[in-house]
Amino acid sequence: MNTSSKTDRSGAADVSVVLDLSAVIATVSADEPRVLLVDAGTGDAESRPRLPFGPFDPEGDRTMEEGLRRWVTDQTGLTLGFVEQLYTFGDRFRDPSAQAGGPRPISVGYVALVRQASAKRPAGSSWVEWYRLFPWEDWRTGSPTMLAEVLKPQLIAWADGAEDSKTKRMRRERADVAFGFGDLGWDADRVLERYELLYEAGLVAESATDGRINTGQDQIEVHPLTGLPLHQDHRRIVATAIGRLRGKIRYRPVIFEVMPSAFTLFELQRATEALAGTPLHKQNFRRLVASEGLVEETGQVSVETGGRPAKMFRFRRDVVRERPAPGVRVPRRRGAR
Amino acid sequence: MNTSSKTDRSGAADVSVVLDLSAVIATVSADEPRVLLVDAGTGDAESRPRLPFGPFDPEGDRTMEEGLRRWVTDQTGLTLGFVEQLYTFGDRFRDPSAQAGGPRPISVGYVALVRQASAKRPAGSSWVEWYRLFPWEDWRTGSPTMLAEVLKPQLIAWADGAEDSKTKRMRRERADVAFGFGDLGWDADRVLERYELLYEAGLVAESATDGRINTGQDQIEVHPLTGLPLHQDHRRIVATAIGRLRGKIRYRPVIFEVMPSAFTLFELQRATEALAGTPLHKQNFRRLVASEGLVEETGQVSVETGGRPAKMFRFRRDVVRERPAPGVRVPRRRGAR
DNA sequence: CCCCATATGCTCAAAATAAGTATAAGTGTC
DNA sequence: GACACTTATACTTATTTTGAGCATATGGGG
Repeated sequence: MNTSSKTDRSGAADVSVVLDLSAVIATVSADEPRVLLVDAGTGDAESRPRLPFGPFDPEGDRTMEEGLRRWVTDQTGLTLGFVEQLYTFGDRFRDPSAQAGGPRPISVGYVALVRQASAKRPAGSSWVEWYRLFPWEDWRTGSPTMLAEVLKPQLIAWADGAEDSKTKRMRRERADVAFGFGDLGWDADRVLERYELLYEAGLVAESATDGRINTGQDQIEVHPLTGLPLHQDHRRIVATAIGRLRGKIRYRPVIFEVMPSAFTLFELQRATEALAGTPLHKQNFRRLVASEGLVEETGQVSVETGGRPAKMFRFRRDVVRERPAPGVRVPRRRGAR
Repeated sequence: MNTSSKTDRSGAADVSVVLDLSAVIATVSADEPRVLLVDAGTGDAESRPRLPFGPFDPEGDRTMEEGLRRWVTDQTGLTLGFVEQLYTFGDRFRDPSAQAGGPRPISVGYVALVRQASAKRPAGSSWVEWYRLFPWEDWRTGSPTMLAEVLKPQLIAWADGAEDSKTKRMRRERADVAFGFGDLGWDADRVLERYELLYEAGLVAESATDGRINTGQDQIEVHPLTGLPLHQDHRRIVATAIGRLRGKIRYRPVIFEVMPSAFTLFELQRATEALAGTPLHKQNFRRLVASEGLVEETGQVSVETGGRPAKMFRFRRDVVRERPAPGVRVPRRRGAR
């Protein structure tokens, strides 16, 4: 057991590690969930869009979150609302085409939400609809066709392409669980699990060296529909963020972090559906949101609905003192079972 | 927006940061949840027990989790089952008595579970019941008396000791939410929130410089019942781990990571209660565990019960392919509301 | 055989959920 | 101004899930 004191704690770590703070800054605008990406543009392997990041200043920043807020404000002018540490990404070869050598890059990933209104576009970056990165995650209009037509057959091929039958079985089971092919339906929260499986199966561009990947048997062509690739492992970081947010909206009122101060219940529903990637039952949604005390009427109405004017609501802050897990009720699963 | 390439990503970070991997290794034995601590002994400020940690080797370790497993096995001989990254702790002055200077210590914290049987005691370390660190977290036999008698009055005093009324209100609300003083009951998952509040209020030894802390008004004496202090911010890391585990057992079958391969339902219940810190309704527990397909009978019985012999069960691995969120049903709240 | 302890099976009311039907209140068309 | 159309909102109903308790089973010890 290591009982060494602080003075000899430094191992190889202190000279060969580079630490930065990466941010998945998300919002919902025009009913679409979006993340802020830098240099989203051409999309060829050399200049893929990437997450914004900033240095961590061990001298200046009292906490890492403080450091993050500092450089985000400096660089983008955005005011972050909800901020939460996601995960620390430190796998070697985070860029699979990179070679060894040089200091090991470590990113402490954060997820942050900003309000639609404040979601201006900082120079050199853009708000990208996150379902362009993960087309299979958008179930708002039903099961995505590309899932059944592209992903599922390729995943099955990958599983069956395993050498021994044990690996085969394990791959099948993982695919079943992650994508809900078996008895169980689609679990919206398992975003990372699905992305990692696709990565392993060589179905997303990041895992391919040159658009193709050797799966042990055949070369599978990376299908162009498998979403926008990002720099290094950044798409993986976004997947982690989406999964976290989808879980979080259920028991914390984070959805209001992307809403304007007043909104209609249908707007709230749209935003929730955008994050959750799943359609919601309108009447039940409003009943629950109201009966749980998440919102209160402002007294005004919106006539921009096209039909009967909708009452405007605001977030009712007091709910956090009344409800154990104040969040919007979105069912965990849809589909089979 | 920072668009710099990898080569100039290194900021001030690469020379003045020390990265290590800390582990909250937990188990349940004799119906008590425990964490592995190094040098648990005298308990005076200079030699407080601490979490085991190890270096991260940027040259050798492909992933941080791999690095963690490596040194844990090397140092302790334990075989880790469930391992999950917790949080990366990088606040300055993680040791409040420390001064500035030297490289900034950053710990990537992990939580791991080991099986009771394998929970031998590595030299120089011991399995400490985690409720000795957090006496207020153990509600298995009802609301802890020290909560009402010690913590609550001191927290209220701290809140009311704030200068302006806004701070006062905010402190009261935070205490209400974290400890469930108001309408809402005790939310077992908010372990970290509670610890941080106690820390801010100067009620745990780590936040005191010399056993007393200046709260802006009076000096509040740190009560000896407020739990075993650990080295630096390690108790905070354990609090994070407990909160995470309590949440996790609800939707992932991690509880089985601490169980032997065969067990009675009551043993399973005891282990669940140990982690969750809350008593469970026996009949309902077994009904749910069985009807969700989490376990299956082994065919054997245990006569060590003292009464009617209990059937032995084993974890039914297939449940992960059948159930959306396979975990033990423990209610989120207890008490008021 | 009776008592005690624990295990296990079953009932029942209350609460939460899911999915619908019905009605209200605007806009635009003719 | 009647009518179609749109969206908002209220209410109903069946089903499932929970929470809590009662009853019975099955061992050991006197």
